[in-house]
Amino acid sequence: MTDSLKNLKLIEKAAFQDDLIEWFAKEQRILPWRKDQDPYKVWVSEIMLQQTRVDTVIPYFNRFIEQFPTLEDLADADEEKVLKAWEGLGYYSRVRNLQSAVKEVREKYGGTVPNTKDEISTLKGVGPYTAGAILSIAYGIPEPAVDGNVMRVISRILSIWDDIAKPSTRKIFEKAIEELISHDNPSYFNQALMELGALICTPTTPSCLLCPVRDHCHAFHEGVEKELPIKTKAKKQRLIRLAAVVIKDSDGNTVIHKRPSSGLLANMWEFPNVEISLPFLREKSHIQGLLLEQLGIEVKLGKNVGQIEHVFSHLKWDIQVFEGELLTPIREADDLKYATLESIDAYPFPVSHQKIIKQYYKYS
DNA sequence: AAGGCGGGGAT
DNA sequence: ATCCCAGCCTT
Repeated sequence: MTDSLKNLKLIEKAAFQDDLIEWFAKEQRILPWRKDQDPYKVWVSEIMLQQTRVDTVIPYFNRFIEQFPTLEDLADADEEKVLKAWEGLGYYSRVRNLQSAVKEVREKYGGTVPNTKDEISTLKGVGPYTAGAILSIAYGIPEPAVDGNVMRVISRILSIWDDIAKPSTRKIFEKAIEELISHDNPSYFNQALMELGALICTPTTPSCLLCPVRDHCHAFHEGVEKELPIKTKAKKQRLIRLAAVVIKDSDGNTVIHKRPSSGLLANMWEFPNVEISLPFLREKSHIQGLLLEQLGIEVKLGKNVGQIEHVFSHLKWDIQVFEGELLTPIREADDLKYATLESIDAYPFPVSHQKIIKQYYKYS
């Protein structure tokens, strides 16, 4: 760890801070969450930005703040509406944790987002990065906010060759930032590092000739900027085979199912479906049996009307889609409802099942 | 420490 | 196809 930071004391700290912050002041993008420093809005933006690009987040952020302008509005909102506002963003536990945390802030802190590392870190979904981001951006407190951008930028500046895929490595970068961060403007300092990572110090082909801190960068001077950061690769997805059914009865209704409250796509809605554990067990009679056993739906499967492939970070779905006719009315419940292909719009659906809707409309 | 947890854009 | 993204939680 000490050896990883052997170049830290060689940095001209004041000049590095000035060059970085001056660049950010001039070149920063105009983004909706930069209009003010409302801790609630900073918080929402930071949660949305986890593992998600700026361009993807912008329209979601605008709609979300329009729908839930204050912390109290979000605390009071119906979870289904909140999930719907997040639909398509992914990692849905982010927003379920956010709403839970917002309720806690209202009850325990009188609606004021806490401004200490210890307190804010106890909130659901607020980890080391998000805690540092909110504290520095909303409250001007000099805390490190180490994300993927910062690890890439700092690994190059300081020529750090530790594997950034290892959880323990983050502490090395936090230590570096604690030493380097500007106490005059910690907000701009942290944002500048991330903005630099997004615009200049990019993963494969960094634009070093445009970089405001090139003169401070050890990797650039050693000509190794493209070799950093070191990151071991992820493993590939495992394949899950599913059969889904779009039920149509004589009244034009279909049937939708709400997923369990934990695990993958928690509390999201979907077309009834079952996993076909063995690839050869694709007979309609077998699938009908599984639908009855697992969901209590007695259905006669018709034509295979489509096939969906959907890739997650850790698995891949292959969904065979069938038309189906309901043999017995469903037992309506909190997790099983009738819907028309139009009223489905009101329910939060994962993208994989939105694809089914699209394909089905094209087919029919 | 390792794996679960979404989805889209860049290369 | 592969990587990466303003990561966190559970085990």
